[in-house]
Amino acid sequence: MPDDTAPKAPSRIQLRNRRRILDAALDVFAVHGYRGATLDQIAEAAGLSKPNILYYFAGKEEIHVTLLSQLMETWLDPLVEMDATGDPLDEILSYVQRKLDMARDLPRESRLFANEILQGAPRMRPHLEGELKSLFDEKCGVIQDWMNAGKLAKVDPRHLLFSIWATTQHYADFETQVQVLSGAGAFDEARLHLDTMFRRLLAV
Amino acid sequence: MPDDTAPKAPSRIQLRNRRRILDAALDVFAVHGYRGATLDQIAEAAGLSKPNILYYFAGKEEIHVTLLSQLMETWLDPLVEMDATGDPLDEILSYVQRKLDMARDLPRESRLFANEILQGAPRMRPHLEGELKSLFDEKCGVIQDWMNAGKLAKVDPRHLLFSIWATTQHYADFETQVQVLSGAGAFDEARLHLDTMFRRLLAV
DNA sequence: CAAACTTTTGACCATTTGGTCAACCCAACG
DNA sequence: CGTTGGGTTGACCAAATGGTCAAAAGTTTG
Repeated sequence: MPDDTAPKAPSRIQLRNRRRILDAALDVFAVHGYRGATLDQIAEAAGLSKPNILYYFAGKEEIHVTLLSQLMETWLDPLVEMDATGDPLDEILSYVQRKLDMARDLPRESRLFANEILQGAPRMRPHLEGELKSLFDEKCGVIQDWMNAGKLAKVDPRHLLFSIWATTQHYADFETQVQVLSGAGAFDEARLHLDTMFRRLLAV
Repeated sequence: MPDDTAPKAPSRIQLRNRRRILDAALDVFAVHGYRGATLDQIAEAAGLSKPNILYYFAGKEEIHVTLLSQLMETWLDPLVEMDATGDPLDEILSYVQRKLDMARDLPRESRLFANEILQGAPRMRPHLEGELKSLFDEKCGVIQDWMNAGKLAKVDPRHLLFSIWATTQHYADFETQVQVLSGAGAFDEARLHLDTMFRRLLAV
């Protein structure tokens, strides 16, 4: 006899359609932001009727919130992986590469995040002040320890992380501009450039 | 007898109200993007009625386009000032400082620009491909020459500029996040950090 | 001051938007 | 094969939105 207190497991159709909707919504929200996106656009992109969308999600806001929650995990993951017991310079430089990979492979997620922050994080602020802040403080401590131990050149760890986020996410969020100015292949060039930059900044 | 072919000079009221409208619109577009902004919000923020807004501008799009055109000049200005005959490292580092000043003093403009690029630059692409691209190519040439002359360490000039834009504009576009993680005073810390970073990257 | 203008607005309009609902479809199962 | 329950939708609604217009309110000027 299966669990009878929890809501029954979602069917295959539920799973497929919820995924479709979230995927379509990611496309739309990433480009137009929350207010600029419409349920009709999402429905069209998902290949479902608008009432059908509302059958799976209670409303526009719930779709957005669901996307943001899922995003938070993905977003923090590369930083979580940074290992206090590893080689400091390696750890930082491979963190940079992981972030750049994310910008290349998940540009929509990057833009969704950028939109939310640009708007003042109306729906994400609790996540920022909670999970992100504590992870941030923890890793800043690790980096500071590395610097105090003479394993890395000294800089402000907080602004080091800001610089890593800024430079990597730039290739997703400002892809249009990068494309216009620099054509394709920017990601491979960025890989080298960012490695050089943070190596020169941090090498002892 | 003054010029009678040109449209007559705008009155004092014209000037004042157009400025009010553009200022209000900048507030709204910077936060919500083009689609997410409404004429009612703009009218309210400007302290004018909606029909009155439409008396000064033909429509929502014209307000947006006007803002973007004005922005382009401001935006390019710090880079224009970079002087091929000056001291290379000084020129780059003071360019970084000017960009950071802009992020601090004109955050709304930075966010307006970010929104436009995030959306794929639907209204600004010609400006990017024209004015920005040619200025970008010119200055990349200057920087490359400096490097060839051994005045700066070698890096890809294009990605150097991307990194400068990314790191400075980050403090305007992601201000909410920076605030949450790092409190006030981030700009002064950023000043030092970015100077250190680009100095270590470029010093010979 | 009165004519001639610029500026402002209340009322209105068509379309879009987020959301509802009753009816309908359809596969699974007794 | 008929019932049952999850899944789907056309028709609809109220509010919001971009925009219009004629008339009113100010302002300038002969």
